[in-house]
Amino acid sequence: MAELEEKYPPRNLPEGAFVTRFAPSPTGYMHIGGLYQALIDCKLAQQSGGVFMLRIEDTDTKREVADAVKIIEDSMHRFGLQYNNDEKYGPYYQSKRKDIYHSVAADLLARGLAYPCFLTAEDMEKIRENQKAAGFATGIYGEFARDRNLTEEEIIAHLDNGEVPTIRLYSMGNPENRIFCKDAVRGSIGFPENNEDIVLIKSNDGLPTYHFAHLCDDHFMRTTHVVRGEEWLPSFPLHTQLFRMMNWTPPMYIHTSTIDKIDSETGKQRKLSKRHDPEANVAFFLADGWPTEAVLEYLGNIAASGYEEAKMKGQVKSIWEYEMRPKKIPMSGALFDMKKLEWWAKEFIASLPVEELVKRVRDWADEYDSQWAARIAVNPEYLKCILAIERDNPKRIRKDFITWKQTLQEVSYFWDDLFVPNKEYEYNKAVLSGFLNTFDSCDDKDTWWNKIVSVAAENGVKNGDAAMNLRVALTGRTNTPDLYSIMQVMGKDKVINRIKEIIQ
RNA sequence: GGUCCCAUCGUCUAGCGGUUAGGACGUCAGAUUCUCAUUCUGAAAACACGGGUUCGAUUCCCGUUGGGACUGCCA
Repeated sequence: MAELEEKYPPRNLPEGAFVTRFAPSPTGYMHIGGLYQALIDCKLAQQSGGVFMLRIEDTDTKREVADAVKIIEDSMHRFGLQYNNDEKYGPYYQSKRKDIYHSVAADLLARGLAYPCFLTAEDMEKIRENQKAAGFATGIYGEFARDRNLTEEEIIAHLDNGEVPTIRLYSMGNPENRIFCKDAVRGSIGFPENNEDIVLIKSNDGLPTYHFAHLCDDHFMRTTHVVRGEEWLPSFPLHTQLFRMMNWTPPMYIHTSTIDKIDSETGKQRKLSKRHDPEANVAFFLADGWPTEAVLEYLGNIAASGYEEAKMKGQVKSIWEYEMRPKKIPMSGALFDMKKLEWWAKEFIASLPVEELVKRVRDWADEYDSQWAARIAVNPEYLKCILAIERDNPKRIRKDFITWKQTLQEVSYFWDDLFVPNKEYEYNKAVLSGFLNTFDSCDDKDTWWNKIVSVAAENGVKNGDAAMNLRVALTGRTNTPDLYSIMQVMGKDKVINRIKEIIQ
């Protein structure tokens, strides 16, 4: 133990620096709730001059999924959540930290605070059934802890029999007593003491359970603040007791609320689920081309609700400049609000210079949509001109672009292979041909508009109707940005062809 | 069933004993514009309920109701 303390000494960090960690299990994809927690971790460390780590909790070999770690790391990079895994406090895979867990377990064993248990899965199943039938709390505790007081001879006999024990906690807790646990947002929470002899080291692979790994890792990694989901609240007393047993000071805990949605079938609020909700998966936002910054701002504003106001007032530029206060992190579950995310996304995209917008859109297409990528590659300048429409006046930038993907769909009519002529619209062909006769692509905007006005007058229609005929003929849509700009970008030939197509 | 967490406009929230209960998204109306988007103006919209404590409760305490989490050799 002393060796470990020496090997992983307290960090040499300024007063008030947060040492945090995001500790996901590599069981599939990255959950939006995980991203939320990781953001809080990262932010708290960043603003305090501390350290943010990424620790992989791969202690459940059964649920492990190939590539999961890669997905997690990739997500962290894409969202700009930079972690700093200093080798000194590693390794950062729990599967590689067996020595540490075993040393601590040996210490507990020696002090009579843990014991080898030879209960099989069937034994435990039976115990559980009996407990349920009798109305007792389930679990291995008190008189149900069969192997609590095994003699050395009995243990040897089991071992000789080829049985591999789990190492269980010899719980000293008494549910009659209350234990108070400190949470940074919720304050002191009282629980009955834990009396379960929970598993510390599993028998099948010698790896620790979450509870034990958390104890050892966050102590030796010198974590100061543990940000985790509120699903850990019930085991909070256990963790507090564990730290007391070791005589270690526990980290400060921040239990975050879940990110929920209303279930469309039951109408009830529930946590975003990997199985049913695509938006629970961070990859969904990437594939659909949501700006990562917007997602982060949306999430960040949930954790630090004053952010949006500070940003609107121009006091801060991004979430990284706004101070997040642990105490203000909300404790009730927030419904995921797509509309508000859209707003953040629109605002973000509107703030981008054209060059940057084009780059982002292209990057997305290159990765997720080869057809678009190919189309853009033919003439990147064309896309730039298209996206530059209604972007010259900073006060009047169009805000209908939400994602990179939707941006392209929004302007798809600029490409002939994607242009869908509107066959429903009742065109005024006289207006169209009247315009065509006087059309000159070199006209400036006023001249162009005056021509429309006179064509309208000649045909006895309103100016707006004349413009609408043109708009629909050229784009197939009734809603578009500035018509003049569109025609400028489309070019003379396309304009003439599309109008002729309608007239005939 | 047991333990624990939570409860302000539709949504996210500000509030930390005395406020016309503030903001944002969304919604609606009006103005501007060749349509849309933008921009600007305005409107509707909340303290779950019942007891206390107090001169005074959205705020503190208790209860009810509602929602959520946990109750695994999963995290």
